[in-house]
Amino acid sequence: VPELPEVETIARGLDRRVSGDTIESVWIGSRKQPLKSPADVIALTLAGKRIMRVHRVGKHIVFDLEGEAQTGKRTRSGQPRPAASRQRSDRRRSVAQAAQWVVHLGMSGRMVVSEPATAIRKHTHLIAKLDSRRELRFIDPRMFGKLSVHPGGFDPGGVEPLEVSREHFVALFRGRKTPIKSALLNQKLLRGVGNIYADESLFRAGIGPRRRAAAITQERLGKLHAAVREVLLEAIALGGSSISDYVDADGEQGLFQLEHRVYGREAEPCLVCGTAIRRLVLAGRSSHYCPTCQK
DNA sequence: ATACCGACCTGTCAGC
DNA sequence: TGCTGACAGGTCGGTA
Repeated sequence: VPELPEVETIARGLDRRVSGDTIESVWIGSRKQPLKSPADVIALTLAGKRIMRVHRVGKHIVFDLEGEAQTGKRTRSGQPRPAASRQRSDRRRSVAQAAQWVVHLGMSGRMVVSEPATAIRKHTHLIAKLDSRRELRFIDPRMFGKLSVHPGGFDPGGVEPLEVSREHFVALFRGRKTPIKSALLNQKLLRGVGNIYADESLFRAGIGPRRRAAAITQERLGKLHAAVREVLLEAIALGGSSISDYVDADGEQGLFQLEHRVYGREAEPCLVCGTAIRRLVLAGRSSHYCPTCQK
């Protein structure tokens, strides 16, 4: 489902609904795929914690938790301490360092806030019961999503497309022979841009998806910088793109799919010049572009 | 070091 | 009706 605008929308919705609430207990299903941290570490880290804030980093939803941050840390001897002693000693340094719970939704993941009476959907992998009696549920049919906890800070690398300066943005692509579309999707460079917004940004900047990044002029890359910002900000304002089943934390659909100019429009006329939009497979992903407007 | 390509999963939809 | 294959908003590891 989610690229930067969808994750931003979901994170804002979650922040509004669960910030200040405390996680009372955690149930984790038996499927291991979505877990990047061991299940017991996730459960131990979340249980009893107050959610201070929910925000977005790249395509990740980040829950800032109040309290102990050293879960899973081993003693000098390398042996894990008993849970009881771990809790006691960690609570003392809880003020200094807060743990983060990080959720990546993958292709099909959802985080929803539900009333306890709401039926538990198939493919629910985690339920966090909150003090308010509501539940945070992580649902992910394809299991490409990832759940992890980070005692210290979480840093996935890459720069935020909405924060990076034009100069820094241009420098990201210097010397890269990879197609510009692949570079845009590389989360170690720019974090948060996915297939839809890469295609839409390249269209607005007039750049063909296969152009080698290093071969694009600085001026044109400057246009791309502006296009990426513009597309992401418009999409956030419209609550993201709902292609098949994406909904935000309140169950509302996004509207940006109505503004797509190339994505999902193969064979339809370009809205600028009328040429049929083409689709090609690049780095295993569908890429949509106008052969006339994009060079 | 860099860059494609399949693998990881389930669900849906078009075509036969 | 059902079967098959293509495809889906993402990332990772192996291989060239």
